[in-house]
Amino acid sequence: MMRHSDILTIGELAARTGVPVSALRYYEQRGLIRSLRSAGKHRRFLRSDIRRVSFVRIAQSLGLSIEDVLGALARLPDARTPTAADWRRISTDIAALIDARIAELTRTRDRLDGCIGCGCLSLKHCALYNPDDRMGALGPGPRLVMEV
Amino acid sequence: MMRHSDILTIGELAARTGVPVSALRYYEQRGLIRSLRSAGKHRRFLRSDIRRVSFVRIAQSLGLSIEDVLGALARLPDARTPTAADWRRISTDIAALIDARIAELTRTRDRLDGCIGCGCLSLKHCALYNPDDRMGALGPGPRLVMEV
DNA sequence: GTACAATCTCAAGTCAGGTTTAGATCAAGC
DNA sequence: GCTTGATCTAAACCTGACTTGAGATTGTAC
Repeated sequence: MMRHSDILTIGELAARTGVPVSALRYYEQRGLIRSLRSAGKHRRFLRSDIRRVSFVRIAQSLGLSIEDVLGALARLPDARTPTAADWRRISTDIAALIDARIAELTRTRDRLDGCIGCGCLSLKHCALYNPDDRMGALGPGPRLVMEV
Repeated sequence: MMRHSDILTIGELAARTGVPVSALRYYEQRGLIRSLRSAGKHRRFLRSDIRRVSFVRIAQSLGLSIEDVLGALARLPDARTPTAADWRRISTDIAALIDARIAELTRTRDRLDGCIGCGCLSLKHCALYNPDDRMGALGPGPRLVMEV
């Protein structure tokens, strides 16, 4: 094919990111990415979308919902192609999120030692369950709100 | 009501665990818990099921699927009511799992600093995506297998 | 100019982990 | 004995993040 390398077909974007074509179309529908259209209505992406899609996947792998990712991406400039500095800025948010999750897991681990470990395991008495402590609110799918 | 306190109705078990009645029925159907039946076919649970349900919820909050939890519970004795020591034994597995997740997150965090942080963000070049590294395979719902 | 792959749209299906609804039955207090 | 609330079963529905399928169109290589 050999197209101008700043413009990608959806298949090329899929190949570059490892994300299925069907998922990319879904992402566009959800507003995570945008596309230009060719004369024949085929999608055309910018090379910078590779980075954008990568970001989406990384954020998702950390448990963010598409809604969450939309929020994060909203902080990117709208008018121009994001620079490395732009990405660095929102990546910092993600890093903070990871830190928070590590802290939560560490607390859980400590309580597991002290509470389940001793055999007292009970939702009511054990501090492991606690409304404020939504650590495990498991991403998508089922509603997993602990309301003990 | 005041029933013999070793035997619980489904509503009582729900009250003691904070888990909805509908979820408890679903758990039974999936094999996570078992019930005796009253003359009129109403479910009767043992007090030890409180602990069992608590364990299920805690494990889920850590991202285990029901299938995973079934695997963990399989290590409990079948014939007798599990003792504190039994629970301690399988709780140790969970603790190991938490440790593994913390380690994964820590690695991700480090790579985020070095890779996204520098602006090179790309699925292909960035070590953040890596088939062996299924850290974010997000529990249930969508299939979130990274196959880059 | 034709074949064949890639793409298009839109609707429907999938999977996990439940919830909701309907209509019937059971249990407890008075 | 009756009423009221709890429970029963079975089946349908829900959300999130996609995938699959059908049928039509486009784009590219030869």
